Amino acid sequence: MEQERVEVESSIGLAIKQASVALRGAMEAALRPLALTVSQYACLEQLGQRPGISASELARSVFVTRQSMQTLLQGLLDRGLLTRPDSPPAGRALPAELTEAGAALLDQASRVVAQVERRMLAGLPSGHLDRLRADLAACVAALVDPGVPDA
Amino acid sequence: MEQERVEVESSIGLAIKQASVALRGAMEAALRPLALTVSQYACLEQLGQRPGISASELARSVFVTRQSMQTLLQGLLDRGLLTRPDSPPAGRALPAELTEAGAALLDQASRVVAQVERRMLAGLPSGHLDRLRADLAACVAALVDPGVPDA
DNA sequence: GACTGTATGTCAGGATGCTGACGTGGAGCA
DNA sequence: TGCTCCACGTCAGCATCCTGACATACAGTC
Repeated sequence: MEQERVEVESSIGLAIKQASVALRGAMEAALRPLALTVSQYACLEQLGQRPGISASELARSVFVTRQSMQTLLQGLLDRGLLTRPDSPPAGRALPAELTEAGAALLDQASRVVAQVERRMLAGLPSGHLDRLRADLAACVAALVDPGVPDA
Repeated sequence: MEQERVEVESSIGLAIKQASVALRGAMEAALRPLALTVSQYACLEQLGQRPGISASELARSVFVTRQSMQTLLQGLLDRGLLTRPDSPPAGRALPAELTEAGAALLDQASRVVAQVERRMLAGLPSGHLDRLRADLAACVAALVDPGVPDA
């Protein structure tokens, strides 16, 4: 069987990367006034929706290693945006929760990010939203099929 | 006007990020036997299609800074995959070109990457391919609208 | 009770990519 | 000619995230 090479013009992979880079850039710019990186925002968002989860669990949600998450959490901790108990209530996991300040900042950040998303989707016919999400999900499912390491 | 917050379950941004991470991971794994990173492959692919372009131009094509591209090119240069003149033929740009070895490796890499793309698209109805690309392109266009810095 | 497996937090080191700044070469214009 | 503006290559410093390794705590089995 003859194997085809990549055609740059029609590569879906390139299109995904472009979208990802553009989105990340737009989010960084939007979050800069709040002194938050995209990773930090993602962290707060997850923490807002699933209070009390461990750093490792958080890391998996945000697609970074738990080592990176420790550094990330420390920064948010120093700013008083979240709290962690000094000693683990059970096992080794230290459940993190947003402080009042953290929840307030998350609220601002979430609105800013939602605005970016709306701007991105403005160029898209409204009906295409669900199908785009479905198509992307199908791609992810096909890729992670053989199982994800350390997740 | 009441501004909405992000809903994690329905966020297109998250879907794009997931797809991007999954794709990058799959490509890294596929390219590892060839001792190429995703960035290096992207660099070779561009160079194969546009021989003689400068490092700065290459950097823009691959979404990295020209500083990073210099490091990247040096690695490929040391492996004899491409050539650059010692002195600029005009202006300051040093046009890069693939060597025979570079072209051969690119050929292998391109097939491997195409295979990953096919695997990704296997879970997608065939007709959805073009519309997915179109939708992503529309998103990118809407985001980069105010102009891209240093590009 | 002892052992194994899994999950978490943590430390050390390195790879990668970025921002900022500088010098140089060419194009455009008065 | 002299000046300005821009693009390219390059150096230095820094941030981020990674891999690898280790100790600890719980659940399961025997």
